[in-house]
Amino acid sequence: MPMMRDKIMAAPSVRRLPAYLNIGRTQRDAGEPYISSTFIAKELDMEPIQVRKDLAITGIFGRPQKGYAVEPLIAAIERFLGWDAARNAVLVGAGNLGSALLGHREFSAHGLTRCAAFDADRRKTGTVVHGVTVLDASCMNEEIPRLGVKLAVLTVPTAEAQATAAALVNAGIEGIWNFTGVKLPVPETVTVQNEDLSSGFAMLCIKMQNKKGVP
Amino acid sequence: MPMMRDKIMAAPSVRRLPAYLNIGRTQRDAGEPYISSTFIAKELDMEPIQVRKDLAITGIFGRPQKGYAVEPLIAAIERFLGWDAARNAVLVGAGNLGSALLGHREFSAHGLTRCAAFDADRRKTGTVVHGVTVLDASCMNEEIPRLGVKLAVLTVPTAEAQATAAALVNAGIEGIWNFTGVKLPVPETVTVQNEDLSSGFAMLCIKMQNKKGVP
DNA sequence: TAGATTGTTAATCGATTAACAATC
DNA sequence: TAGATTGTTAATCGATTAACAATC
Repeated sequence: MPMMRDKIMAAPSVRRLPAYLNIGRTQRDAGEPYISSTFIAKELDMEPIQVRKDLAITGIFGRPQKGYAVEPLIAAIERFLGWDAARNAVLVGAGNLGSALLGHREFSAHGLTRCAAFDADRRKTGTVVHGVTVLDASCMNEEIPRLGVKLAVLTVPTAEAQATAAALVNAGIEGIWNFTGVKLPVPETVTVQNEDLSSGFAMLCIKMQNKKGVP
Repeated sequence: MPMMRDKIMAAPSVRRLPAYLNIGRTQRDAGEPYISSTFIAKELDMEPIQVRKDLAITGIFGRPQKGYAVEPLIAAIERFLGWDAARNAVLVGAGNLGSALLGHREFSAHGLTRCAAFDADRRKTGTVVHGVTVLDASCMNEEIPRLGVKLAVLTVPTAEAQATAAALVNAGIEGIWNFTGVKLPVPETVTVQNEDLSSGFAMLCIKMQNKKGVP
């Protein structure tokens, strides 16, 4: 009889799913009907067992000898992450990083649609960045509920981070993808994902040092 | 007698150091001479013991009752990460994300100076993005050795990632900060740090789902 | 001094890896 | 069928947390 799997969600596994999704899509575009954990592992320099463990949390089952059917694999990951339905997000802080994220194509592939952008700088408001009009930050409280958006990408300068987050919560935002490097004081009902680019750079620096030390 | 500490470098610890550095700098600017693990932990929603363990890898020693002297703390982290000396980097792929990273101020604070940018698109070459001139990608092999740059930030489209990486290695690049989401086939002597923004977005989605499930 | 905070050693926790029967 | 690949259970590994003596 088939086993019922009720996997616990491990954060590292969740973080690896997008990579599997990308490979799955590539295989689909190549016309491959199946994809094995061995193949995915090789692509990503991992162990097959880890790929299988990770994929298990999505609820998908593979087939011995063949691997995973590509279409169901893609569907399972997308569904598990909630990427099967487009979701709207506003971008707050249309600076360098902000405008880049507005135009980043990969996010559209993950069901993330940016429907508005806000900035406090009057020189920016009214301009159109990557097809999205930049509105004045003071309109957030009015526009966000009107648009029904629940997700915000926060890329304002450090000094404005906390106040902006408070304003977002006030406007009904339920999830904040935080690129500011500042801890946001939000109620428990609001989800915050902190993204810290410098931590990756720190890793790169350390790895390069280690490589030099042991030639 | 003082103990000699020869700490093993744990990746999660390294990734957290930049956050401690930021807090340290803020404290310095506020004129505080000391900073305790308790304080840092509170700022970041962590346990003090973890902060102390992390800081230990930099070789710094704190003082009972007082904590860590702020200046030495900053110096120790910067030195450990190699952020005490400015290091040049080239940016390859002056698209959305690329140009954003060119202008991202935080990186300058971490000793990362972008000295050149390359792009294959003739409409971009010759333009100046955030003070950096965009050169034609075909000049990489000539310009990179001339500049003596060892570090590259890779933000080209997926399809060009592998070929560009090969060209970078050929030009003498030793470290690649890879934002393409594509596994780069580089020799062992070259360090690659893969940066995957979608993994953070995946985490945000899952955390929001979980919150809805348990209201 | 008393008390807050440190660094170390030990215990716990969680993620990764290994082993292997089940499967098509 | 034989063999490649799966999912599960168990073992290992590494990171986090706890306990506590040492310190200023």
